[in-house]
Amino acid sequence: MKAGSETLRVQNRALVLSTMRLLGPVSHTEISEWSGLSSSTVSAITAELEQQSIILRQEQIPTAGRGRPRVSFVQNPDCAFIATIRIIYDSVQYSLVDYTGTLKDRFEIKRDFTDQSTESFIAHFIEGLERLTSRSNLDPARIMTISITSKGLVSRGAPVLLWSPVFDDARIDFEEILRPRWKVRITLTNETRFAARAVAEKARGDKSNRHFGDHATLSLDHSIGLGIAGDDGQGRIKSFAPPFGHMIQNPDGPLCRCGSKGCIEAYSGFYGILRTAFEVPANSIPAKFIPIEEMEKIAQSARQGDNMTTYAFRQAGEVIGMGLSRLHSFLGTMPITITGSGARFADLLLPSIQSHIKNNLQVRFDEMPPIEIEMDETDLIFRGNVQASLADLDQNVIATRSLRDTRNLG
Amino acid sequence: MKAGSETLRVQNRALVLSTMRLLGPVSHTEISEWSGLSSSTVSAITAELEQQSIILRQEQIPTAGRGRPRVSFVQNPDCAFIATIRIIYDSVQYSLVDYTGTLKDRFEIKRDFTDQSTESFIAHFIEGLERLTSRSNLDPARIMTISITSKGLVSRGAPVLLWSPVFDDARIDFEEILRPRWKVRITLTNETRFAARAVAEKARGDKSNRHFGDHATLSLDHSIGLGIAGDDGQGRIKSFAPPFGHMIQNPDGPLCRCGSKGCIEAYSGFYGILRTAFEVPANSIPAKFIPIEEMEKIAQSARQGDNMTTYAFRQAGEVIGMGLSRLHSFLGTMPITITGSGARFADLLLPSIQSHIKNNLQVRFDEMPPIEIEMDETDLIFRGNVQASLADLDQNVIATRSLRDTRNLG
DNA sequence: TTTATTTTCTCGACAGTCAAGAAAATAAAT
DNA sequence: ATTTATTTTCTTGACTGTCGAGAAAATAAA
Repeated sequence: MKAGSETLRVQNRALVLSTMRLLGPVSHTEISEWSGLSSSTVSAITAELEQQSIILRQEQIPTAGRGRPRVSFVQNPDCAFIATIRIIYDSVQYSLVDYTGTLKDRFEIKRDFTDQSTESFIAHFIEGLERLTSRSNLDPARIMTISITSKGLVSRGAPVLLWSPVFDDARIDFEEILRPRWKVRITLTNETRFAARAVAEKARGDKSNRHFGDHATLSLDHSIGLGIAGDDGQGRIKSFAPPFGHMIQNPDGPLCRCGSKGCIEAYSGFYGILRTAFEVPANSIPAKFIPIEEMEKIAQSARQGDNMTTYAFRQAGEVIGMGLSRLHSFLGTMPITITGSGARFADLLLPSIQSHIKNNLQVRFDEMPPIEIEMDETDLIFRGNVQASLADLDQNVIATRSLRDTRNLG
Repeated sequence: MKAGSETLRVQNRALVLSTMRLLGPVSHTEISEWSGLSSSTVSAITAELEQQSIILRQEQIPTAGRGRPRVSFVQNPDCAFIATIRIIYDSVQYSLVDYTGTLKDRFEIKRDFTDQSTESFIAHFIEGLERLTSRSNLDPARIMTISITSKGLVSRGAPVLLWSPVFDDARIDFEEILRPRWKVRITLTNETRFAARAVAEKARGDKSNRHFGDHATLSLDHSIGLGIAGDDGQGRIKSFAPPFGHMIQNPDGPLCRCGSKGCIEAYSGFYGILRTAFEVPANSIPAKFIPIEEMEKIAQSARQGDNMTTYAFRQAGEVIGMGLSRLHSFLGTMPITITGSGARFADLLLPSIQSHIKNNLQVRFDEMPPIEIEMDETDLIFRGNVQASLADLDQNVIATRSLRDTRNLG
């Protein structure tokens, strides 16, 4: 709010850092051109960042033309590390990433289904995190962010999992669990939010789109997720993930895993589609897990023109379509990307999805938003997580670091 | 994005101006305390603002205690004027407001129903605006903003009315209409958005709430409007108005004025309620206008226990409740204020509205948001408009004005 | 070896904020 | 009536950070 010279310094440092993230190895001149900062300011900032071992200078192969060759700057990989953890239904994936965004290590621990208690999960979780540093022989103090993703409803502000399809009713406070051992930033984020972020980052595309609108990313799976991401008007990317799958389509509808009736998920999640296809009563307890092969079989049958399975997919698409139509009403028309393991059934869902979007008043005055399919959800989530965590680190930790701070450290 | 000393200056000037808006007549010291700027900075800025005739100094009655008495600053009323115009179904209201926010003049021109063409409306509109300055003997050049409000769907970025219940299908571009004569800022805003802004501004309440969450304001009338406003994290208030009334509740539902079927408005707008109460077929053409007395009669009958009218109001409430439940899913739990001429029927609507909100997954993890009634919608809209227009003027015109600019002017 | 070209770095000017203390204006005390 | 205490406003010099201009560096072409 109030602006002083400190604000100025931090903001321009952050600008240089974000330029480097965007353009990759980048010279003095390129930073100046892209950011609009004068050459002298860039000099001052890069010199300081270099002295703080945040960036490294690379003499570059004198590629083309005459004149003094450019020297390019890159992030110092050892400057910081982040741990990204993805909690899935049957396993937890741990990844270690350095400051350049390079994956250094990754492993996956299968969930122990013989002991489904939350305590057991927590113990395994702490152990897994420990293993991530010990395997790489890395001082735990060098990890600056632990970024956890999960499906489900996440608290705002604090890393607390309020409700997830994985742990039924258990509320998990990761701050509480990890704080004793880890004095770092701990974040918990809905995984589809990160997928959306990665999609938006890609939409920035040719690296010259300073402003681009919101993008929605829909994850189809056993449950339904939605993430929305776009530029925040200041060069950063903002994102969020509403509990789309549990918006109520019809209060008298089929039973959902969350306990409510008629959620979007209860129609359009795998278990919802299966229930309709097999004409199981709508108030029967939802299946915990459905192998993708089972869904493929139903899809096969629908593609061959079977009535009931076709109806199941059409209904799923209609409910999603109405949900997306409401999204467009609330937040404006925006492109949609469909991902998740259910994306392979897009051919069966799209017609009914599109027809509902097309009817929307807002859409009628804009134009029909494009719908794209992105099969590799895992990759989207990981990339989104890394991008978001590094951007956060750059803006809120590295950029604010003063020269005096580093002197005192050394 | 890039920050220089100019950015610094503008931002701190804007901070001083917004502090004055918030606290009213305010002394040097108070500005410094509230804004966090040092005394010397405040001196420099107020001196400049004073020299530019943007603010005036008022010697104050030595009220309490000893010590040098405070001198307080106020906005110079003559510094700028804004015209606010509200387009209603049967009339247009013109108001002239000075830089302090004081209403200087107001009149209303009834709509000519014998000639319903858009051309006729435009001609009357230009004439009315002309009259606003001539009546006050004010040089038109001193008006800096023309802020128009209407119901309906408004274009983002440009002052274009895309669709409104008032002009059926006519698209009106106010920029195009007014630009030849008026070289000023022209804005067109959904009126409920301004109502929401006024509600949020009030929520800032005791003037020390730097951060306050979003607030939703629901306008019940012949049509249904929704506005959302909250702080943007930087001391400013952001707001928007989704086309809530035309979100589709049920694609096979009753006919709406917008041409679609099953919009929220088609159930819960006055004509929707009336249609249900009188068991008129759901696909009959909606009434253009319903006198409030007619609605009072139906409400009376419902309050006395009549079946069909009770059902009409309950259904209206349920559809609104489901819509608000979706709002809470998309944008988080937030307090709701109900206004508009239909607010007087809140007793009949609230039970079913609340029951749907209560069921929402998001709400279950937060807490039931308070619902308040605010009868005077006209006042909300006017205040919201003035606050928004003046804030915009302060931030984007006055704060950016340099000393050199004013010298060149004089 | 010189010249042209491109990039990086350096220096002085400039704008804006801030801390500290001077100046101003009043009430209370003597 | 004069002095003292108190509070507020204004002024001055130091500091931080950005910018423009031009110097210095490093290379290809002449």
